[in-house]
Amino acid sequence: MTVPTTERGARTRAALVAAGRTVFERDGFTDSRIADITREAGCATGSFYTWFASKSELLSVVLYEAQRDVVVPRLDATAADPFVTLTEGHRRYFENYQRNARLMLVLEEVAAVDPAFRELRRRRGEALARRTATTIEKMQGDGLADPALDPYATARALDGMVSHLAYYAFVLGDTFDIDALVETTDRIWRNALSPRHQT
Amino acid sequence: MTVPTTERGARTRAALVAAGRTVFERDGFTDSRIADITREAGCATGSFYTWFASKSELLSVVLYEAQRDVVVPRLDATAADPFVTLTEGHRRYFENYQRNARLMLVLEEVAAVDPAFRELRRRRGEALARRTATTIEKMQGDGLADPALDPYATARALDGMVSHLAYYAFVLGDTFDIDALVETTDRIWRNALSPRHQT
Amino acid sequence: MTVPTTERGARTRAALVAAGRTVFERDGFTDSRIADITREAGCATGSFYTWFASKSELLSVVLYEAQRDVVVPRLDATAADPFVTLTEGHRRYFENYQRNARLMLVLEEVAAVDPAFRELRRRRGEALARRTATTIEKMQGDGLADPALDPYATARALDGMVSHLAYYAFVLGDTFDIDALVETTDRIWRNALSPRHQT
Amino acid sequence: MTVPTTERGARTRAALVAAGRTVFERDGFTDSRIADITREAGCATGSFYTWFASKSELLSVVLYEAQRDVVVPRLDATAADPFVTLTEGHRRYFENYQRNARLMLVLEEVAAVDPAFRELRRRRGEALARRTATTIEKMQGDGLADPALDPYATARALDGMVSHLAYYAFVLGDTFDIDALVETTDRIWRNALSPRHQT
DNA sequence: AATGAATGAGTTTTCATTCAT
DNA sequence: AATGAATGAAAACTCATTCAT
Repeated sequence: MTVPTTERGARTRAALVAAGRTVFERDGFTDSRIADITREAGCATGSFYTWFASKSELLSVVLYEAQRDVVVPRLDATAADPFVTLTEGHRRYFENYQRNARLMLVLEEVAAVDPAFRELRRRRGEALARRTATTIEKMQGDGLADPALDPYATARALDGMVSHLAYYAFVLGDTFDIDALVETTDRIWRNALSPRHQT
Repeated sequence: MTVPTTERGARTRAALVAAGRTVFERDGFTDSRIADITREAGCATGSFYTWFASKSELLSVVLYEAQRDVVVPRLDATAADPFVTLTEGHRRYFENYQRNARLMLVLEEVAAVDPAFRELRRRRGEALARRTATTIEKMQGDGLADPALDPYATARALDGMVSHLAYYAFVLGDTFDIDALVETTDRIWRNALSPRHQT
Repeated sequence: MTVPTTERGARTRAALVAAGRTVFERDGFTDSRIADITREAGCATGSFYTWFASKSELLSVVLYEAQRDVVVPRLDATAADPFVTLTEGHRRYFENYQRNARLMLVLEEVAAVDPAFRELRRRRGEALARRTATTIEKMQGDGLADPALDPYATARALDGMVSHLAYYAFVLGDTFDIDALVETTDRIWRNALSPRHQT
Repeated sequence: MTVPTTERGARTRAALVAAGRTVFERDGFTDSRIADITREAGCATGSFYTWFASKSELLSVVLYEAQRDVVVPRLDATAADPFVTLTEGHRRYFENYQRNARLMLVLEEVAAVDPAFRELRRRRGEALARRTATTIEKMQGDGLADPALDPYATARALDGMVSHLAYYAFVLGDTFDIDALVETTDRIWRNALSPRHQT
């Protein structure tokens, strides 16, 4: 992961990152070749190693760049209705997932193959859930959420539900549209979290 | 996927399937070698091809055999409490997932790489969700489920939540135990499905 | 090249020879598999080696059987017109070649690969030419053939011309029909052999 | 069939072509190994595939280079004696065939195995015959050739005779020398083509 | 005799990475 | 920095032949 000094170097490196994304999306990680990437980038095979130590390293960079603009949905415990921001968040999440669907598949692939990527994913999931859990706790304190729920486990479950829906919809090609996804997600979050009167 | 005629053939084939599972679990799909499998099975490399056309084909068989004893959780719309069978179903599902965790990772891997496996997964998910959806509809008719929910989308979401939890817990190694998983899942399903008084 | 004792053995062996011809014609020698032949013959792989020591050996038998009904054209030095029998001989030769065209290609193949087959072919060609040469000599003695011709070399040349025409016509798929082939061959033999007045 | 950019690449590629010829001549096509060729060329196995996609492709190049200096015998319809150039042409043809005899055998081999090479051969034969046919026609017009002959078929037959003789002589190892071959060929062409007084 | 499975040496081909220029 | 060729260790797969039943 060498950092370019010259203008020319920066250009080559950028071309390789862009080409990497293109090729990874088209062929997946395992089935992509360094030679394909350099051809796509319009440079010589050898030049790849001027900037990256391996295919994995390039993938890391590609994924990192792609995830910079990912918005994670969040509850807003301070709002009158804590769910309003969530709805919008989910919509953005689904839209983003759709845009990056092929890349998500690649992520799935390397997560399955490489423990390091797996650990990364676990950490990300954990961090996200922890934040949601905190909000749930606060909502429980305010009587806005079912006190019987384990905040962290619930957060995990609800987060997972969303990413799973996105995977089925945009990677596996299930047909339902984003509006329907958002609506369902929204309602289930509300139902699941809201305090029950019966039970 | 040739079928053995003789006793001896059956033995060799079975040894290869068992060895396949062992090796796939240990090394993953991409990183496993036919030679490792035959060594594990105690036969010659060539014998592999007597029974299977490729590594993929062996994996199909291994996965098929592993999934034969998978129990899928189901709601029971006819019971007084439709959720009781579900709780037990989820427990069994998690236990099973834990037992087959490494194999599930392999499944994830090939689903990411091979469109055929992906399609298989989509179909399985769809079939499962369709069944759950039918039950939800019935429950809605009986006033036992929130009529505002789209039955199919909800089924998808809840199913997905469960498998996602299992993945994080047993593949990525999140720490919480099965009891906690079952409890959380159970409560979220109840909350999500039950008709709301407010709203 | 074991000889069958039992009725059953004879049947299997015959089936293998027939299957061999079919498969060799379809796939050529190098690209044919013992397994294909036994499948075609409806017997087990192992049974092949009960009757033949190798694929080459089977081919020898197949070729031998096919060449049993080959008629070689010959001049008749005792006839008023020595060429009349020749015309008919050439016709039969071409007809036969056409029937066995695929097999001739296989013969070409093994002759190119295997010195033993090459030697066989050389011998056959030599024997045939020698016979023709004898007739030419007699014709020269009777003033019916150009005395300037080297009988053996001429025989070789004319024989070769015929087989070459057959190869181009029926193996390579040149379009001209047998009548035309016979006519041309006939006329060239006559012209080539007949004594010249000028020269 | 990649084209080298650098001097070094050109050297390696040329070495492979030379080595290919050596090995093909020694072992034939089917019985030659890529590894033998690269060893002979003094480079690594992988380097073969930098320049050629397959063994077939290398053979094409080898044959193409070998055929560049092949001289085809031709009649000269404008000369007083149309056969004088032919005699010299045949001599050169035989000499050349003798020099390339092993390669001709390889050509025979691939023509027998590979339809693409067969088609190539057919085309070449056709083109050559067509040219000879044109000359024969002209000779017929000038009263120099037997008008009863079908020019194209005759051309085919006479050409075939020559190549067949060469094959028997230099590939199968028939003993007669080039002088004898030329003389016989020459005389037969003359006899065959010249207008007959009787008939 | 027939069967059908087992064997394993032998080859092609791929491709990440290195290297000389 | 870039280039483009060289490298050679894999790995999959084939198939004639052998062998136990």
